[in-house]
Amino acid sequence: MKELTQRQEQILELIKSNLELKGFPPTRADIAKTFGFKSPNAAEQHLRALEKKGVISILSGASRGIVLNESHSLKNIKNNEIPIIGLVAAGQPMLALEHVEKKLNIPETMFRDNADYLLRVKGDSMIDLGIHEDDLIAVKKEKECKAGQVIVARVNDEVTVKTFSKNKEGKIILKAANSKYSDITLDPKNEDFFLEGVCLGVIKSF
Amino acid sequence: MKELTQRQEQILELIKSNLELKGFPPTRADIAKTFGFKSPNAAEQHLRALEKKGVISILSGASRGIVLNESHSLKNIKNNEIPIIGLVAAGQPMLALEHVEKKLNIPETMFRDNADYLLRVKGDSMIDLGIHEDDLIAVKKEKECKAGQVIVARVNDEVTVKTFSKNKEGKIILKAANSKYSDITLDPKNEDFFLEGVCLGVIKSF
DNA sequence: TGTAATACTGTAATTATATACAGTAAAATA
DNA sequence: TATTTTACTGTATATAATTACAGTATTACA
Repeated sequence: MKELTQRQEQILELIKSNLELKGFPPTRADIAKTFGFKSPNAAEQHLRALEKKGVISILSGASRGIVLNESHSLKNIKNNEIPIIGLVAAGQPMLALEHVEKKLNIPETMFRDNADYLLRVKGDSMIDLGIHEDDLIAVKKEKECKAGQVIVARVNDEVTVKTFSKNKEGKIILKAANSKYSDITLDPKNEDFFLEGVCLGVIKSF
Repeated sequence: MKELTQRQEQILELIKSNLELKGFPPTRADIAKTFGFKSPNAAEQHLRALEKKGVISILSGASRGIVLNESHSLKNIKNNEIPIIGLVAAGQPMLALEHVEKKLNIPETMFRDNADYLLRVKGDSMIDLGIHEDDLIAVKKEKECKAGQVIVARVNDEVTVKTFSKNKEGKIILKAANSKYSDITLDPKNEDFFLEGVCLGVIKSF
């Protein structure tokens, strides 16, 4: 399913909230009025776009004949609980039960991809990217990553969060986002480097 | 509430099943067809009777404007969807539907308190706290706040995110978390200051 | 650089729908 | 027994709503 534009997302939200509040879908005129469109056809075309992208169905000829398709239906709120991982001691696997602080139900659409776990950050090596101590980073397990991505990796059995890149000789360079720390250069053949996952985002609490 | 006749019970059931199966209420013609009435007015009058007995409401002028009253309502889906608010133009209310990008189902335990909405950050005034452009801040509507808290406020109708404090004379001081910006001092009596809410946390996507 | 997709305005026709009015008839209720 | 309620038929009409057609302008994309 293609991604929705911001406007399409808004239209979809309006349909949902109309269903929730009033009990039935909006008309084209309702939509146009809400967003200030001067033509009901603007709404019509947004609906067609949503239908094309598979999020709604339009029942031809029926007034208010807008049906939310399965995944977007109000009824199914998916349970997507992922663990919050605290401090991981050297040599221990990431998802060992002992490290799980609690679980959080993270909506799939919160980050660009579905996260596998949340890792509580220790240290200040990534503050220039807005990642501070005790923040949670959303991590997706991956076997590969691209230059510039924020990753979670094991280096000699220690879990670390850094920005990934490679130099001309094919060596891995791990950069901290903090001028206090200098780069780590690793030879993937000799050194003990293991990619735990890619960082999708950050959750920060005040 | 008076008791329903058998026929009225049937009509009510039809409305419910129509809502469940199709997602919206039936028309008078739909009802008439289902029961074999030769006039839509038969359905109309049953609806009037149901309204009189308090089990439904009829929204005059709206097609399919049949609303089930509380006790007969179908849905009890408790989700915690909160809207993502994009750019809010000066003078406009925060939660106007037009600003809603989409909604996210945020678990109540994600932040220290339940957020009312997520606001997409514009500008770099809070980068020292790890809040960057396009991050989402989780906001709880509050009427009061404490010194040191990150708040969302209106200053002369513009929405702004700052750290809140007061000086000895009781004036409000809004601090940016960025040395580029200097403090804003406001006299709460004269200036147009309105507290939209308190920032509970940040969601950041890479 | 051309093409598709997005995001609308504007008009208008057709159909869908609500709803008023005028009846008939049986059953329930005061 | 008179009256209201229930349960319809039948007709008609205003308006609610869908939806086609003809445009314009901008942005995304290949």
